[in-house]
Amino acid sequence: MDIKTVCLGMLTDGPASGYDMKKCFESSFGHFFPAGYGSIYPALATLARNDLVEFEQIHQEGKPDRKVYSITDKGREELMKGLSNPSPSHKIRSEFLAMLWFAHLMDEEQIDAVIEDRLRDIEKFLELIAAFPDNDCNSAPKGAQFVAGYGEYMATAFKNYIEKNRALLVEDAEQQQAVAAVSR
Amino acid sequence: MDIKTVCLGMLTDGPASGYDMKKCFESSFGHFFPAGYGSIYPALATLARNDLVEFEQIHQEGKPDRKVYSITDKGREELMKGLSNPSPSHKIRSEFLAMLWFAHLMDEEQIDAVIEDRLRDIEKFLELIAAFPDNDCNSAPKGAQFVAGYGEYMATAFKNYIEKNRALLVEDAEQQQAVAAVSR
DNA sequence: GTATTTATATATCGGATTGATAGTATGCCT
DNA sequence: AGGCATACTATCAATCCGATATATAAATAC
Repeated sequence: MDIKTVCLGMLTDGPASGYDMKKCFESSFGHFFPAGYGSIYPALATLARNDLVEFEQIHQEGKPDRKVYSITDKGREELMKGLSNPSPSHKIRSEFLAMLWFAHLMDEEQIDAVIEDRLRDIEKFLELIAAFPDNDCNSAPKGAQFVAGYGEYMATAFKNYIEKNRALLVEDAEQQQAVAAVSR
Repeated sequence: MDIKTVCLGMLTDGPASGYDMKKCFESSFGHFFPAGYGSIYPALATLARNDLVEFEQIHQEGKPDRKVYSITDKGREELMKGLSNPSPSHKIRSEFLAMLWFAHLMDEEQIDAVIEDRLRDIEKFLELIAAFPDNDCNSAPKGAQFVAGYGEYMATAFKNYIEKNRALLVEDAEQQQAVAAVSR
C-alpha cells in the first residue's frame, strides 16, 4: 500500500492526470496519506513503465500537454495484490506532540501559540470535511464515507482533548515562573 | 522540529547512547514520532560534528563500545530555536485508511482481517500507555503527561469509532455480494 | 548439550518521500 | 506593467525509513 497502489486505486474511478491526482490528494486524501508532485509523477512514470497504467497525451493550446492516465488490467491485478495486505500501517508523525513533550522547556506564550495554531488547523480541516462529498475528487462509496467519518470524529476528539487539557500545560508554566521568581 | 531536535530534547534529561535513545523511541516517543537506527545514528553524528552534542566512548568487555552523548550549551541554544516554531506539523500516514477508502473493491474477509488487525494494534498500544510512566525513558513532566493522555484518549476514540462504524463497511460488502448474486 | 532467540551496541545502504523549485503559457486584478 | 492565480509538466537535494551487517554473551528452548 504505497503511493503507487493508491494511484492505481484512484484511477479505478476514471482516467486522470498527475495534476488531477494532486488536487485529489490535497482536497481529501492528503489528510491521511499525503503526497506531492515529487511522489506522484515518479509513481506514475514507474507504473507506466510496468504497464500497470497507460496514458494518452492530449495537446492543449497555450497550456502544457495533459497526460491522462488510465489503469490497465494488469494494473487492476496489482491493485488487488496491494489491497490484500492484512496489516496495513497507521502512523503518526507529529512535531506538535514531540514539541509539547518538552513543554517544560518552553514558556507560556510559545505553548499558547502552538496550541492556537493547531486548533485553527483542526477547525480548517473540519470545514473541509463538512464540504465532503462535494469535493470533485470522488463520489462517495461506503469506504470513503467511513474514512471521512473517521476524520471528523477524530478531529473533534482532538479538539476536545486539547481544550480540556491545555490548562495542564500552561499552569505548569505559571508554576515554573513562580518558582523562578521565588528563587531569584 | 526534526529528529535532531528531538534527540537534543531527550538529552536534556541526561546523557544517553544511541541504543538508549532507540529504546526511548520504542517505548513512548515512537508512537507519535517514529525513528529507527537509520535516523538516530546519522542524527547524532551530525549533531556531534556541529558541536551540539559531545560523547564519551566507554569500553566494555565483550560488548561493543558505548558512545554516551550529552548535550552542549550550543546544543541547548539550538534546541530552543527548534522549540520556537509556532506551527509544528501533525501528520498522519495511514495505509489503513487509504486501503479502506477502497473498501468497495475488497471482499468482506479482507475488510474484517484489516479491522481486527488494527483493533489488536490499538489494544496493544493502550496497554503500553497504561504502563506509563513506569517506562525507563523519562520521568513525567506535564508535557509528557499531556502527550501520553492524548495517546490514550485518541486511541480509545479510534477504537470506538471503528466498533461503531465497521458495520457500514461490511454491510456494504454483503449488499454488493447480493447484487452480484442477482446479476448472475 | 546444542540450537535458537534475546539483549547489548554499533553502523550503513538502497530506496522512498518531502518540500522547494523550475519552466511555460493564459488570464485576471490593480 | 507588474504581480499573482491557475493549469500543467517535471526534477533535485536533503532527509528518512526499513532492512541488514557485525559481534558477543546470556538466557531459553528442544
